[in-house]
Amino acid sequence: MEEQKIRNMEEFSAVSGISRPTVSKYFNDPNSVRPSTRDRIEQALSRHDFRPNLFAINQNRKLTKTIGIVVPYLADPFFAEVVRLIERLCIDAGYWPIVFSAHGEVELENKALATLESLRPAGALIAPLGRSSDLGTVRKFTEEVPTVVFDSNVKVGKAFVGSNNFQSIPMMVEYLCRSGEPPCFFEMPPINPNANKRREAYSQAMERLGFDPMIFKVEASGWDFERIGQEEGGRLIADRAFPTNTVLCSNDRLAIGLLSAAYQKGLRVGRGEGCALRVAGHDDHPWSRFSCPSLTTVSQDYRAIAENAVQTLFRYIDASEEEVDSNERPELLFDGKLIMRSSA
Amino acid sequence: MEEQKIRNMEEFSAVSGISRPTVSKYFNDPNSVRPSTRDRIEQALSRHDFRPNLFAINQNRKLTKTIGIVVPYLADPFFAEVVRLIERLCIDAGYWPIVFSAHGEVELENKALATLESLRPAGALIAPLGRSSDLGTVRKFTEEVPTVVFDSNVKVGKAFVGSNNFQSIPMMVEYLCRSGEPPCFFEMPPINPNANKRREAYSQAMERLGFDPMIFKVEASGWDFERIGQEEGGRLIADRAFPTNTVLCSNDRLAIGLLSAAYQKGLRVGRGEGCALRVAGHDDHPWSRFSCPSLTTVSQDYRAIAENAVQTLFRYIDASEEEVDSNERPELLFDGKLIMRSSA
DNA sequence: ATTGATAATTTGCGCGCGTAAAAAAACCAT
DNA sequence: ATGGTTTTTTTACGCGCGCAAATTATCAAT
Repeated sequence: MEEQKIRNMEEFSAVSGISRPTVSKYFNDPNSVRPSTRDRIEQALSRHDFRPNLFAINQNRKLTKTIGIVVPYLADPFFAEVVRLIERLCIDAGYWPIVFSAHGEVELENKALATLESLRPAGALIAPLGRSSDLGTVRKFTEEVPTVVFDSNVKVGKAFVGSNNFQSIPMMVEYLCRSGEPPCFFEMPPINPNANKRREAYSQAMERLGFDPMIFKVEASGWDFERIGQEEGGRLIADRAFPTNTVLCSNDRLAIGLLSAAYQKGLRVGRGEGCALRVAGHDDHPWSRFSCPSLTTVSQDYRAIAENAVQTLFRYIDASEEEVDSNERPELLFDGKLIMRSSA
Repeated sequence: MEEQKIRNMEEFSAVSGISRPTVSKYFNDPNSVRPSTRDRIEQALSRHDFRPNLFAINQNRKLTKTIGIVVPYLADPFFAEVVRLIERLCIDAGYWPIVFSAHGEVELENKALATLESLRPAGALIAPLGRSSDLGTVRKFTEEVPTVVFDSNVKVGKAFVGSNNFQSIPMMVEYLCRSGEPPCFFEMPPINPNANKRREAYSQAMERLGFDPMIFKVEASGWDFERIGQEEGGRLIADRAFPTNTVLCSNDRLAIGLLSAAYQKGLRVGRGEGCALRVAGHDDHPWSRFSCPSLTTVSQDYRAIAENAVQTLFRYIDASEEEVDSNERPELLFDGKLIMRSSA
């Protein structure tokens, strides 16, 4: 480092002795210039340390390298983890991922989409809030920017990537039925399409096995599922409302709350003798293996979802000029795996 | 909505009948134009729905409205929550927060800082990785953009906002000592300055109370603290390594792992009779109230940290033109509260 | 040395907006 | 109507870069 600051590419091209357009080319792809000039640029770079202004880059590029990621609630470990994977994949592909969280609120989701749209991104990966989403706004967004929807299958965008609830839930129901009493289903008001599908899948699976579905839907709202699971689950336990000793929860966070409630009530959870309750979840959240007892659940294939969402989006971005066979909207569903732990 | 798309402010000013500079003024502050013209603009807006290009805005503004937020690991519930609060505060103040996670890796932290710098943000709120941070890079960043450091007190930037480990840890140690056996301290290799301070604070507090510090540092690395707590804590339990029945963990995530290990080993945790172990944490992570047993811990004042970090930054941004009394670097430390739950 | 292909340079325009200065218009109070 | 003030319009430039076309330099292979 020496001398004064480099303010723009013009000044940098001066000190490096390479013309500005060539420097520009280098920053877009270092391998697109001859090795000798690349060396000269990188030498100058090591002495002066300059980076092109991202705003100027993205304003002028025909197709931006920005990828928008919108999730309903980033503090949810599922989304935190998926976003982590998606970000990494985008970066490795030379894109610039930029994350928005709706924090569970429609207005913020709309605002995020608006902000994102004004960035003219190459594409977007969005997990809509779901039921509370402003569908018109979301649809209009997807008409402007190539979008792959994940997790919450709101019927917009080019494609959907998510997990196959109609495979995972029956798998769990069958396991629970053959290893003990048939499960009740514990849920809160459906916050997105997944919740609805899981309830449906549960009912179908139960009926197929000759049992009556037993659904316990508690009233609640918000994204603090653990609290809901604990408070409402605790109430159901106190009321001895569950007709069997087995509870399948709509998702892991609810299940973790229920485990907490059971523990506080002195109910032993697990599948061994002396256990009063079996609890199962769905998603295999990062914390589920550390609950007490560790949670038997169905894993969503985080990596598969992230990779396929990103790859699908890239395919649409690359193909956007040529074919536009946009009438079909593929849905990629990934099977879950039964994660046998101690709670059921 | 009608007619064709509005592509830029020029076209919008045409359909609204207001000159472009005035429209520009409106978007910077709707109240800076006469109510009548504001009405005309907003009418046109309701018919045509146009938003200025964010890249162009930020390229031209003297001082950007961008605020960079950099955290070491967004999937950590502590950071997820603090970021949520910070984002909201920035938005409400008319700024545009943009979040980066280092995902626990130095290269990504450096990259995030570089990317952020090329956005020429008005300011930044960063929680450095800590020990593994590339200090030179971080310092150089803070010399270019007004930065408030939070959580991890790396000695750079305009100010630091965090929690007062030398208040919170002694408070917990004293509580544990007067309510039962003196605590051992369970930690992993210090990932940031907090970890060091907590160990020190523990030692001092123990000595002050006339006990010998008993520190158990396990070898591990990475950000999956729960796993570390479970595996290494389980080993310590199996080896009967803890000389007392009380363990103070360096943070909640480690504690949750230890709780999990204790549960699996059949050790009853809590302060009642029949309990073989007491476990306490630090931070009051969002999930700590749902562990089994619920975790006794020290709360970090999330809201105070977020609010003060943001306010401090805004103060520096506003004052950056006038005074530059930059020689002092205030450290705002917030006291923790003892959160009495069931584990200790 | 000559050729042909590849890469680099020069030149110049454009992106969409902020912003400044000067002129014109609209408003307000007398 | 008058003058003074505030707001808007006009005009024009600049930000930092992408990108394209034409020209020139470089390099490997004959």
